[in-house]
Amino acid sequence: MVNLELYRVFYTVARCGSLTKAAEELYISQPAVSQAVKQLENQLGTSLFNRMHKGMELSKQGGELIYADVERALQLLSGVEDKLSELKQSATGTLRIGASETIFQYILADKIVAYNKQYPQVKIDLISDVSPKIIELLKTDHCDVGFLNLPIEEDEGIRLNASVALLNDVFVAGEAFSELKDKELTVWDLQKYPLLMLEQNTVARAAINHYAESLGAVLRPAVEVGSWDFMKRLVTDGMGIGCLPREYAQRRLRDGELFELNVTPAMPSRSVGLALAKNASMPFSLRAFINLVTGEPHA
Amino acid sequence: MVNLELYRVFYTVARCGSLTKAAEELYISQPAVSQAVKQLENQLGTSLFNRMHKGMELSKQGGELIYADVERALQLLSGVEDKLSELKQSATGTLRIGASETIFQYILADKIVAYNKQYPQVKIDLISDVSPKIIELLKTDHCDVGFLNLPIEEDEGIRLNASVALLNDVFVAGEAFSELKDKELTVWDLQKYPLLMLEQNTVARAAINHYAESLGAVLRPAVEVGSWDFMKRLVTDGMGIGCLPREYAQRRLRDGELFELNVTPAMPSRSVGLALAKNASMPFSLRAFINLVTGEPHA
DNA sequence: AGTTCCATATAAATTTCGTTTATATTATAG
DNA sequence: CTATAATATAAACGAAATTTATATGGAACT
Repeated sequence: MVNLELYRVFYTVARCGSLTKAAEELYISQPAVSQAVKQLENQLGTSLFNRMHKGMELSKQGGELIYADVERALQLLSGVEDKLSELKQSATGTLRIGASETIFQYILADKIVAYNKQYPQVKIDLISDVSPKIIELLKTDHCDVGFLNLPIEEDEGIRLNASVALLNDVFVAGEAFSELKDKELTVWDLQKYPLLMLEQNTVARAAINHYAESLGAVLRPAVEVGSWDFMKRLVTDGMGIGCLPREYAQRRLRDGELFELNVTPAMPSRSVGLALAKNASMPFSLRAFINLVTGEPHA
Repeated sequence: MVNLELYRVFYTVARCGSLTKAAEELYISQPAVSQAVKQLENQLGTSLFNRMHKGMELSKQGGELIYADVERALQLLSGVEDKLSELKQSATGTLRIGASETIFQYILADKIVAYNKQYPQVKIDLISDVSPKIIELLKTDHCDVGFLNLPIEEDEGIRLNASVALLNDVFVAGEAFSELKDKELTVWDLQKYPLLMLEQNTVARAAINHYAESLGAVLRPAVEVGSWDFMKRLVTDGMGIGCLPREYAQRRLRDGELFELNVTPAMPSRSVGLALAKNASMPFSLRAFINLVTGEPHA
């Protein structure tokens, strides 16, 4: 099997028509080129050049037969470098974003639209799944950037980036509970009402538990729902008091379909984090998206 | 500029999906492969593989983008080896034969027909020119094998191969000189008749001069002609006595249009030599032709 | 013809770079 | 929790490419 570097020398010599000129172009000495050519000829078992007094000329039965193929091969390999370098320098390729459906809808939607407007060349794949799955997708290179509800346990292989957005969990109710409007409430008061919460093993649910626990209380859901949308629907219909991020109910709060309870102390805000695979590369398209989302130029 | 050997490692690893297996295939150690991959990744500034617990997988934003191009390039370069190796092992390509028109006609014609019949795949270029020009064409790689009227001065850059055919110069005449039939003649007798010879600066003419000189005589042409064909025509028409290789007049001698004079001593025979460029390669097509012409298996 | 110039070829010393050996690390499977 | 199977790392080694110096050879010029 022939050392591929020899083909580069061959090609340069053929193009220059001279060992000396090729040596200059390759930034190596003339004897090095001379030896390389000879080595290639030996290994291929054929003479490739005619040695002329004025230089080197492709031989008809050797070099000339292979020149075009060698040229094409070297162009391809050089193109490979260009392709990867372009990926780092301009907005091309594909960007795969992973997040929960909710995060897409309430936090990323505007950003994604803006990004697409600025970089229409970049194909965007939106992968909607729960946080643990997103982490898995990041680590298996099925996703370039993920957005996760924090906190989440440390994971080797994931780089977590400071919070991208804050989620402020609040308790909300509909007209059926209008007597609670403007009342100052505590967690203990809430215990008397039917509560709607997201199902177990979610960050949101863990946040509620932790909140109540830190006050020495326990909050039990009357109803567990699978999605915020469904919770909002049920709470609006008067089924009980819901606990959800204010950001996810902005329209209904503004329109008065729901109102926010004045509970003291307020639940600590949670944050949405940006996660990257630890070993992943950082194409331009990804960097640009991160900048746009974090609002900051970013390494 | 990236060391092209690294692409071979990259490709093997990608194909094997494993550093270890690639190392076996490449007959080098696993760490060598590991380092080569890392080096390529560094030089390209991109991660190319996802390191899995079970092996290596092309990364979506790196290796996968370049794999096809690298594969194509390596196939081309591997094809280059095949192409040249095939040239040495089977009858393909082009064979460029140089000789004088006469040699083609009277010595090589049959051989070329036979060769073409046996190796129809080989394209044959016949280059007809005088011997010094043929030597030039051999040295400048415009011709693969040449046939020359010997003797010819030694030439660096040309390998002369023992004689391929003998040319026996004889004196011939037509009916106008029928009184000479069966007479025993010497060079002195010839001086009395009008002689037709080929023009100066030809091997044939030099042979006549040398022959006469060696006997202490001088033969001067009454007519100098530019080609054997023309000489035969004029001699047949009774213009004088011609001197030419018997081999070039076989038909007219057989048909009785010309007869051969019985001159003593006979002119020494000249030979036709096969010449190759000293540094030229020896593709199968060429070797086969030489074998056919010399009638012998041949290095 | 002789000399100079310009090209490639060759030889030996050196340095670089790839390779190996040995070991660490990590994750999955049993 | 150990065993296995993969990749990663580090240091020592060795082969191979490069350089320096020189040889060789032909063409052009005087």
